This record gives sequence, C-alpha cells and structure tokens, in this order.
Amino acid sequence: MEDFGDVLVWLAVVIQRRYAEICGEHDLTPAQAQLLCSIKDRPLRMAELAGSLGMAKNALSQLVDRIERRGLVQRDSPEIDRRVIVLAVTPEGKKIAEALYADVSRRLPDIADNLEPDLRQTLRTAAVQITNRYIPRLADGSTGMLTPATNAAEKR
Amino acid sequence: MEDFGDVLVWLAVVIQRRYAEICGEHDLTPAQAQLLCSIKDRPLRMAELAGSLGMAKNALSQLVDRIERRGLVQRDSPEIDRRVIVLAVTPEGKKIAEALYADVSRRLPDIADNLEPDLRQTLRTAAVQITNRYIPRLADGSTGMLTPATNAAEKR
DNA sequence: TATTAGTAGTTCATGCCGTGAACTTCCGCA
DNA sequence: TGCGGAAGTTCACGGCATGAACTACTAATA
Repeated sequence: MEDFGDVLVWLAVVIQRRYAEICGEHDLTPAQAQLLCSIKDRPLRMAELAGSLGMAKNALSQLVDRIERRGLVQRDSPEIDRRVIVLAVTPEGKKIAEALYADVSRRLPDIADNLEPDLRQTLRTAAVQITNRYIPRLADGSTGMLTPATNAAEKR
Repeated sequence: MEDFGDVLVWLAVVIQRRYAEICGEHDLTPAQAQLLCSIKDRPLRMAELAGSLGMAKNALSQLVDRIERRGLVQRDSPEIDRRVIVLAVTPEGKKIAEALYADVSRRLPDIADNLEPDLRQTLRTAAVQITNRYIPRLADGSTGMLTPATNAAEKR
C-alpha cells in the first residue's frame, strides 16, 4: 500500500545518494558532475547549458567559477559575438568526465540489481520515457536552440 | 540507446524538481518536507531520524533548528534519559505535513502520466522494491531500533 | 563510590548550491 | 547616434552538508 508519489521521492533519494557517492570518489559534487558530462563531448554556451541543466544563468555562472578554478573547464568567447561564452572541457576535465561517466554507467544500475530482469528492463523504459518528456535533450549536431516547452525551470 | 545509469540520474532529477516545486508551494524545502513527513504520525528521536533520513546528526540538528524556529516542530526530552531529544510535530506542523503529503501523493505521479498504465504500474513496483532495499523503514509500532545494514550513511 | 568510557545531541567554521536584484558589456536596429 | 534587449556576471543572503570540537548525561568498571 505504499503511496506512488512517496515511493517516487524515495527512489529519487536512493539514486541521488548513489550518484553523489560515485561523484565524490571523483572529487566532484553532483552539480559539477552533471555540468562536466554535459559538455564533455561538445562545447556549449552558458545559456544553452543553463537550459539543459534546468538552472538559472547566475547559478550556472558561479558553478562554472568553481569548476574553472580547478582547471576542468574553460571559458571562451567567439569573435562573432563577444557577449556569449562558450564553455568547453579542458583535457584534464575531459579525462575526469569520461572516467566518471563510465563509473556511473557501470555502478549506478546496481541499485536495480535485485529486480527481475524484465522488471529492470521496464524500469529502464519508463525512465527513458519520462526523461525524454521532461529533460530537454540537445541533439548531437545541435544548433543550440532549445525547445522552451517542457522546461521545468520556466518562470511563472 | 540511452545509458541506464545516465537515465536513472535524470529520472531522479525530474522527480526532485517536481517534488521541490510542490514543497515550495507549501513554503518548505525538500529536506524540511521529508523531515516533517517522517514525524507527522509518530515522534522520533534525533538519532533515529538521522538514520531514517540518511543524514548526519549535526546536519539534522541544524535542520531542526530552522524548522523549530518556524514553529512546525517541537523538541522534547524524556525524564528517563535526559540525553535524548524526541522530536514531534506541532499542530501547525501536522497540518502542513498532511497537506503537503496529500499534494505530493496526488500531483507527483503526474510525471508518469503519459506512460502506458501497465508500464506505470511496473515502475511503481520497481520503485517499491528498490526503496524497500535501500531505505530503512520504521515499522509502525517501532521500538526505535533501525536495522543498521543497507543504510547508505554508514561510516567506512 | 569515584572514575572512566561511551552515547546523544549541539556548535562552529567552511564550502557548495540556488535565488533575486542590480549591474556591465555587447549586438542589432532605427 | 542612440536605444532596447540579450548574454553573463556580481553581490548578499539563506539552506544544506561536512569535519572537528564540544557539553551533558548515562552506564560500566574498579
């Protein structure tokens, strides 16, 4: 008779705890880890990144400050428009991002270890459908335009 | 071809965002909300609560400070052992906790709205199994003893 | 009984994270 | 030329978590 809403919250807690644990082993906080993984394969502008991570621009700016201070990330300003900042990983940052991502891939699904294989598979499907709906995904060859709809961080 | 680990993390993000949103409407942060709901039906000692929420005692102490300052919660010390603090909701706190809980129950599952009914049901089952494994649940007539195993906050 | 060890909880300093408000710099346009 | 808006930043503030040191109390020991 567990309530669905309640159990979803606790599920999120379990996932976040394990994620934070793995991030910690790579000396990263969850927020830093998500930022790093978001740009590990392609640089992004601050505004894109903010939309993609669902955070305000100013919060992102400060998050980038902290990661840049550690040399994992690099701000760059294109000639064409000097207002924008394009954020890219440094070689060091890329190494860490990839190690972390691989670790998350390998070890985070452990939480579903004791589930029946098909239950596990269905969980995966459900998770994919939900995230596809709520998380704005950048296509690989993205132009940088985000679909503003379905973004959880809209203002009222 | 979404990676399972990755998609689980984003699922957690979706859930937490929605949860934070609902909590915000009741003027609570997620941490405050979880604390309040943990004791809305039965008082708990600080140490139990810390174990139940998976946080350190000192963090809990400060969290309680903030909620107590708002009059939602009350510290009490039993005669039998003056060291322990039993935490209970005030009438006001209980009212808020119940309104919040009902709201979470009703509106958080919205994130799974567009799933097929049986997929939705399976998600529920999977979530229940995972949380049962990783979240130490206090039985209703609990003696206060937590099973120390499977607690994510153990020390090495 | 007096000492000691351990338990329950708190306090403090520090750092990360997010918010709202005000700000700078720069582009585009009239 | 000058103005509106876009992209980022800065600041002050509060919530949250951690490690280390601390108080108050109980329980075990001698």
